[in-house]
Amino acid sequence: MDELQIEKTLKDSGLKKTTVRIAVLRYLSDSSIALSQPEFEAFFKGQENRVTVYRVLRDLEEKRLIHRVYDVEGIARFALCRSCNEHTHNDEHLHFNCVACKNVFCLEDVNLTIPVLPKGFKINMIHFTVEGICEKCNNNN
Amino acid sequence: MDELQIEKTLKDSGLKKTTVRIAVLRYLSDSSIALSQPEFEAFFKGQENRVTVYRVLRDLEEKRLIHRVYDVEGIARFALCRSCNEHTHNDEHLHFNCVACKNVFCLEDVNLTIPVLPKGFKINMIHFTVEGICEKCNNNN
DNA sequence: TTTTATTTGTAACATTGTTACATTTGCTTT
DNA sequence: AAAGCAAATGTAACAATGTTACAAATAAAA
Repeated sequence: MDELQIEKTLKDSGLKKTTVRIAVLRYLSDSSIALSQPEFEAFFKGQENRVTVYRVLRDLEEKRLIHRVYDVEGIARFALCRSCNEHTHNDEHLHFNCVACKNVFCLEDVNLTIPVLPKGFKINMIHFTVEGICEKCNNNN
Repeated sequence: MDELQIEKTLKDSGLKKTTVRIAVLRYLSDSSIALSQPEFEAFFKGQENRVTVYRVLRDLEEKRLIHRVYDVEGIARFALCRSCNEHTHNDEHLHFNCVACKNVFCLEDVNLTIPVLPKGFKINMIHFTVEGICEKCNNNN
């Protein structure tokens, strides 16, 4: 996303256009992987307040501009909702967690089969993560 | 599991038969849901040391007597590996996380379809969790 | 019974995340 | 352009979860 798109995204969501929000969205937009709190911390190098970053992430998630995924080690990671728009919200894509580089990728184009549950269980949402070796790490060995 | 089975399980795994390990295994064995650290804490009411419980859980997981699942809020929960034996290890069942009671159920009998990934991605393990309303909470509304 | 490696308890620490409150900032209205 | 106000931020303090180092206790083998 360019600067204008980011600003429009914020405006449309009803959130004010602030330095930290723009910075967080730009960082997520420029990243092809889901980012964790330590990565934000390192990226902002104390320029942006830790508490504020938590709040910005919480607010952006509430407005569904980003989504949160816990990786296989239980670490919260955040990614832009790229395939979402005002009509459809698609968090329910597969996440791939590489055991080598630890990165989490959103595989939005992978087809998923919704499992058939025993009687009485009602599904709201699915959280499917696959653990393995990503393309890059696979080629580097 | 009864006392004898628990002791045999520990012996077979090469772990010494200690008070805390037996207590943790009994608690997990008696539970139909995956248990979190605060639940262990409350259950043991300071009788067993917090650090020791963490270590016991870590060791039991390493020996694959129990497995860990992060729920949709990122909280680590532990469950007995009921359908595992010396020949097959089956952590790769569906977990159901109820948004009402917050409980996590192991649905070992639900059939899962392994997704087809883009070229280059190698699968080690799957982590599939479904979020929704469980049978009990569904009937209580 | 003695020995020894394993396990445990204690204390200290690191990380992640939240809350309360005062200050600042973005945006609307005049 | 300035004023006013709600929203957002920074700071400090706290809570929860998890780890590490080291000394003491204990299970199991000799």
